[in-house]
Amino acid sequence: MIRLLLVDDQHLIRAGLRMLCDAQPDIEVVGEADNGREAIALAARLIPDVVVMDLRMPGVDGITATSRILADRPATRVLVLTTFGDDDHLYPALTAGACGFLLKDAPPADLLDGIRRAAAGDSPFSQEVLRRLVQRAVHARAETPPPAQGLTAREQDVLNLVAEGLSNTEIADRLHIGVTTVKTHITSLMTKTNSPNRVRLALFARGA
Amino acid sequence: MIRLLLVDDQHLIRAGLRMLCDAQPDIEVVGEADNGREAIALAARLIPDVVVMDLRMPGVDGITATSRILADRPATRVLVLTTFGDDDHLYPALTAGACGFLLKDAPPADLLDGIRRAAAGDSPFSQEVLRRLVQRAVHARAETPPPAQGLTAREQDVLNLVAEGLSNTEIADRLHIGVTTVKTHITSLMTKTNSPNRVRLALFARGA
DNA sequence: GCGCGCCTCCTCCCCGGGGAGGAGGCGCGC
DNA sequence: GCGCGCCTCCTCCCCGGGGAGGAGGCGCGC
Repeated sequence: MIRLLLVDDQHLIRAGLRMLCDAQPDIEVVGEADNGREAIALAARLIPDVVVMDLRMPGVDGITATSRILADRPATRVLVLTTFGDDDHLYPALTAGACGFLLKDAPPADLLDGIRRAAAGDSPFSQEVLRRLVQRAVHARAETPPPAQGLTAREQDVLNLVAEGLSNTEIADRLHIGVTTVKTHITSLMTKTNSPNRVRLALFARGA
Repeated sequence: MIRLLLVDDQHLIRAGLRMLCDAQPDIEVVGEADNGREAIALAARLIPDVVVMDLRMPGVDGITATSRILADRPATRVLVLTTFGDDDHLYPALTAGACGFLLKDAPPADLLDGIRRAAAGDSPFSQEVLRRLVQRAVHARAETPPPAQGLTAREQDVLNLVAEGLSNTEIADRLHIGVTTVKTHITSLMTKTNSPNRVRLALFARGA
């Protein structure tokens, strides 16, 4: 049973969502809030599995409520449900820790699917939003730095991630190799590029 | 009925996928290919709705096959299914036009779900992959750097030297202060600029 | 078959980086 | 005189970064 907290300042929307969810055997709406302040308080008291969170609300908004709720209980799945899918809503929400982002014009079946996937640890996004996320990620990837020479392919991989400011552990995870292997590559990179420390290595990678 | 083309060089995997899909009332496997060249030919002849595409294959690889198939029929949904989820597989696949990206260690139910969602116009991604995509998109968005406000004069001095790649001892010598003092400033800088490590701090200083 | 480079991972070891939690001196505005 | 922010430096502590010196597996060219 998924314990759900609904947060939206429009009563009608809460009512619709509640009716929809109450008809599901695996979802239980444990509370409703019509602003961020109340959402924070209710989340602390009711400990829901999933919070369906509106963004634009009077007083404390959904972004603030999201980060506060997650600061308190990081395991909570906050699923944003909003009318506005533009970047200025999307990215603050993701930075605040929202696990997914759905638009209110989605069909009811998608909402329910999203709630279930959020509860299962997945990250549901509306198609339109996901497309933009992927586009931006691909675009950002394309901007990654020009190569240096004399480095092996793997060393170049590691170097790029050092240049992004990742730790050895993060690099290991990203490349699916061991931390010791990362260290080996970095030792080799530092001698090859004549860098006395990691920051210099990062600067080298960026052509600085 | 979803018309599906399976592309994978490992016979065993094709067999497993076929068995899985044949058991579904709404999916029909219309063909199989064990390399990219054959995939391109079969896609042109069979006009599948969805292509489940492996990446590493002898001869023509999955990336090339994906872009060729989509150049021919853009409406085709190419869903990558691979063992390797790292960036060097992911981004080329997305650039080539893949609509989704699943890892082979996913449970069978997720595979079927992914095929159905791909057919429906959605973009299925493995959680791990999606997390990275979102991270990178958020990170790219953050390129518009949050203002560096609130630094004291001395913190700014230290920050400039960190950005040049100096060690704490070198910074201390340069500014004629103790190493512990340098550490104090750096700790303060890292919290103020929200940097998890020294490289990120240096990048922050450089507006990267 | 052999050597070679690359990639992977290992142990042993140590220092520098960084967090937590202080304290004292100074100049400033009120 | 008092509070305050800044700069300075301290201890205690620990982990991550990085050096030294290995090893095995793999694919490649010869």
